[in-house]
Amino acid sequence: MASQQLSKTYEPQAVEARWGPYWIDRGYFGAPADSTGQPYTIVIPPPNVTGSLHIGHALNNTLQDILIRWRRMQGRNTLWLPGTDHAGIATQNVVERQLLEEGTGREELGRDAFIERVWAWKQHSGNTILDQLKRLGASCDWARLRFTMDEGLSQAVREVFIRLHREGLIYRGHRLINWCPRCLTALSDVEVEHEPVHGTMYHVAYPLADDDTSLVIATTRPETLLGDTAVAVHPEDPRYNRHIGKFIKLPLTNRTVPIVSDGILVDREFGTGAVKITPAHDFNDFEAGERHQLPRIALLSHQALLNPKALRDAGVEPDILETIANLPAIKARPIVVDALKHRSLLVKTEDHEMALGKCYRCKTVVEPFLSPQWFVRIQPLADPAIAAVEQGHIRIIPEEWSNNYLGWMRGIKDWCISRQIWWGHRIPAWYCATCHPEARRILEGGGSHLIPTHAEPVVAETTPDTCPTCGQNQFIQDPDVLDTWFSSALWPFSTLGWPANTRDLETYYPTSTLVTGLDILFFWVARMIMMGLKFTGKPPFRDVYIHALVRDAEGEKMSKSKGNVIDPLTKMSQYGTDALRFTLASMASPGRDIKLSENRIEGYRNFANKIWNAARFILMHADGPSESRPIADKPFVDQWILSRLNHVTGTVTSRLEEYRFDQAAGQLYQHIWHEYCDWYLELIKPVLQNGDSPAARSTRATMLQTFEHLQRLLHPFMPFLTEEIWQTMPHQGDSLVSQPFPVAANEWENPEAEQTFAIIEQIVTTVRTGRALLDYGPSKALTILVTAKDPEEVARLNEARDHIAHLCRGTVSIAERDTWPADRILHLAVGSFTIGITIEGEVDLKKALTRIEKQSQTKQKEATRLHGRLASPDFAAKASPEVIQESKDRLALLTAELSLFASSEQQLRKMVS
RNA sequence: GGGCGGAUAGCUCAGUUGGGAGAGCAUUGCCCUUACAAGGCAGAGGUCGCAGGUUCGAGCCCUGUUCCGCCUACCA
Repeated sequence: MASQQLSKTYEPQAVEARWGPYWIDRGYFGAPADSTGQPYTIVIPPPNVTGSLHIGHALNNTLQDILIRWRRMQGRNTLWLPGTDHAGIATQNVVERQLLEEGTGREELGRDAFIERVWAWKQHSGNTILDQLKRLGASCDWARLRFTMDEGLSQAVREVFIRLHREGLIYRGHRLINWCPRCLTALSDVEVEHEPVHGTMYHVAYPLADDDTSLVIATTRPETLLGDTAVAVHPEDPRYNRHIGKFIKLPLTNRTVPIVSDGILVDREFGTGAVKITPAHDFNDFEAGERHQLPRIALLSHQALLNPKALRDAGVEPDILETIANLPAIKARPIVVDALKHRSLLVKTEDHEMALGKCYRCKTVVEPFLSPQWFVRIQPLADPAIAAVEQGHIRIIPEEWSNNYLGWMRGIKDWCISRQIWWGHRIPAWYCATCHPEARRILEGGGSHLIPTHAEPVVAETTPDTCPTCGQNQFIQDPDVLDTWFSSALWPFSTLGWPANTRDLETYYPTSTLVTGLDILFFWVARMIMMGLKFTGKPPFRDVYIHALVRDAEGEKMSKSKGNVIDPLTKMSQYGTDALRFTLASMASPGRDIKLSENRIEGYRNFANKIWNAARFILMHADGPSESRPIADKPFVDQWILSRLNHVTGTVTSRLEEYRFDQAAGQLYQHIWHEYCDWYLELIKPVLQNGDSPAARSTRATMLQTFEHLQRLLHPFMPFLTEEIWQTMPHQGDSLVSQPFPVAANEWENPEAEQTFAIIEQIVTTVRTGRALLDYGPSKALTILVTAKDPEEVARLNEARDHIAHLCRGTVSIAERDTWPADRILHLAVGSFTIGITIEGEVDLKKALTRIEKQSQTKQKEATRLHGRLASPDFAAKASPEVIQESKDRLALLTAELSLFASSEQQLRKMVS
């Protein structure tokens, strides 16, 4: 029947093109609103709208899809909610690059036009990654697609902002923050990537104001000394503490600055033990400055250029000032160093390893920058989030990452949430133009972005009508937008309709599992937990499954600049989506990075093809009459495969429950290829040829039943292939997507059948080995003689006999040893059996002899070891009885085999000579 | 600086309470056996990073050490 339609090899492209749209168009992925099943929810980690599917996405979404398809088939009320993230800085950068190519820029366009332009870009290009996810087979409820800047989600953002502000958990502060001089915005601590660099440590002599000696300080940024407002020494440092309270003459300036005592900042062991304090350009110094009430001198502009006005205010000598004004700090450094050298103030320089902070979006070196920003007071939010994990309300899997999370949360600092960019959620704060002239200047287009913190805004959902202070009605909205991760933090509930108390929220929240990479544990996961607990009173998810980072075959992080990116879409076209999915699932071992190698994908492509051909075989033989009957009445092969299937079903299910995708996939691979195809399908071939026999009718039914069962088990991993096969099978029912996931049927368990199979397997393998070592071609006639003493064994052998004969291509005869021919026979050991293989015609016996000798030696070694162990009194006294018995049994077996080898060797020698 | 992870076959990796070292790919020999040569069958290949320790017994537990990777951090 259908067999003619199936091509000889699996052709994934056509299959994927067929079923991808089919599933979506017929609504198979939609969350069933009226389902009574227990809900199972996953919210997708929203990819950036600017994104294109990379291998990390492929892994992340494959794992989510496996979970979702599996739970859906289990009958759970399943929702996988998809969406994208507006990705403030990243997206703005993309559009700005476009504008640059067009010879314009965002400033020229103006804010409103620019934002319009970004929306247009999103409309046009923002769906790329969604289409790619669909190609991957992601079974999201696409009708519920969300975007972090949707009206609903934006309302959630405003609501959260206002409530946090009302509670004093959001505040403005004039602080040192991380500033990207290229993106021209503040960054949060986690948005700074630290990179080790080879720097230089400069030892600079600072002359004391009241005598001729000097204090030597060590610094890696000598140019910032122009902004020093103190020098610190340790209070208990005998070298320096007599200077505390005195002043030094700051080199290259006309200023004197005090020497202060600071036990926190100063590490006596490091550098010279004397530290310059530059509160406006270093986080430690900022804090030290607060402790000592020091002035802050900010030398740099927002583009990190030395500001002439600031330099003048800092008292920098005019000739120096002139040479460094408007230079980037890094360019000014050699000039400053040179000047110091000329005045013999540079004591020495030495190499110094240090970490440099870079912008995670554009890799520009970030500057500590003094500016007014919005912050979230994080401690009150972090405490419950720590407790939720500590008390097990949220499980982090693998558990080892919990410490990572807890450690970070315990040392967490306030979160800078304002960004000086345009694309994002505008901060819902309004400044009265009358009360705050700075705001008016912005309104009129002449002011800086940064409104000083003493200006008190009105925080509200919409523009206020009148100013509570002066009663005027002209307002300017805060120009900043929120950190992208602020809206992402609300994702699990904002996507379900919060702050409205929707039915979705009630049904699907808290979500079940969050699947994500370690790289956004702090960016995203931690913040979702904090916000979820704060605003819904519940943890946003039960389990957090953290998967590995995908690296290239050399273990390097993939990046465009390195050119080592493995493009999942290319691999999907090359090998099929299912092959890629299966590879990723197989390699998803916990706590380990994935080094993706192409030959693994190829191997699983072959696996898909194997299954495909098994399907062809089965369809080819599914024509005849079939008949289902009680298990007890089924032929042995049926009983055996059902027993194995029961086992693998249970294992796959429990491995999935433990998020062991690798082991679940491995079980399926092993079972389908080696047990099902290599043994079961081979075993039933002769049965099926006997077309209309009762055994054939039963086996035909079992064959179809088990194969369908396997398609259902495998479907979450390889949805396209299994659907294609499913649709070709002769059965009722629509898409495999909505079929029930198999449940282990323990009545299938059958130790008897498994034991009989073990006999078949052992004897067949041994005979084949015998053939191979005699170079005795597979089609040459062969008689296999087997002895068995135990009546139970004889019974089993009789049951196994035809199968053995078929798989060995020989005749099997059960006979006592003394009835065997004396000559031209190879003796082999198989567990408790002895078999003999008759040899006809000319064969290379020497080769066989060598092989047997070698095997004999290996066994002898093991026997000696076991013997020694059993002879040890300590072992007898201390090992458990089971272990002792095991060793004894093993040794007995080895001894029997060895004696057989000996007799085989003897026989062969006789024949050779 | 702190924390974590890794080192097992040529390559990529499993190895679940300590008790006969595994898989996939690659490789060797034989086989076009009527589902599959992207296949079948049978092999070869490892002193489990190094050094100690605990134990009757260690890939697994402990200590130290080397190399690699990641996270984190204010050492100027």
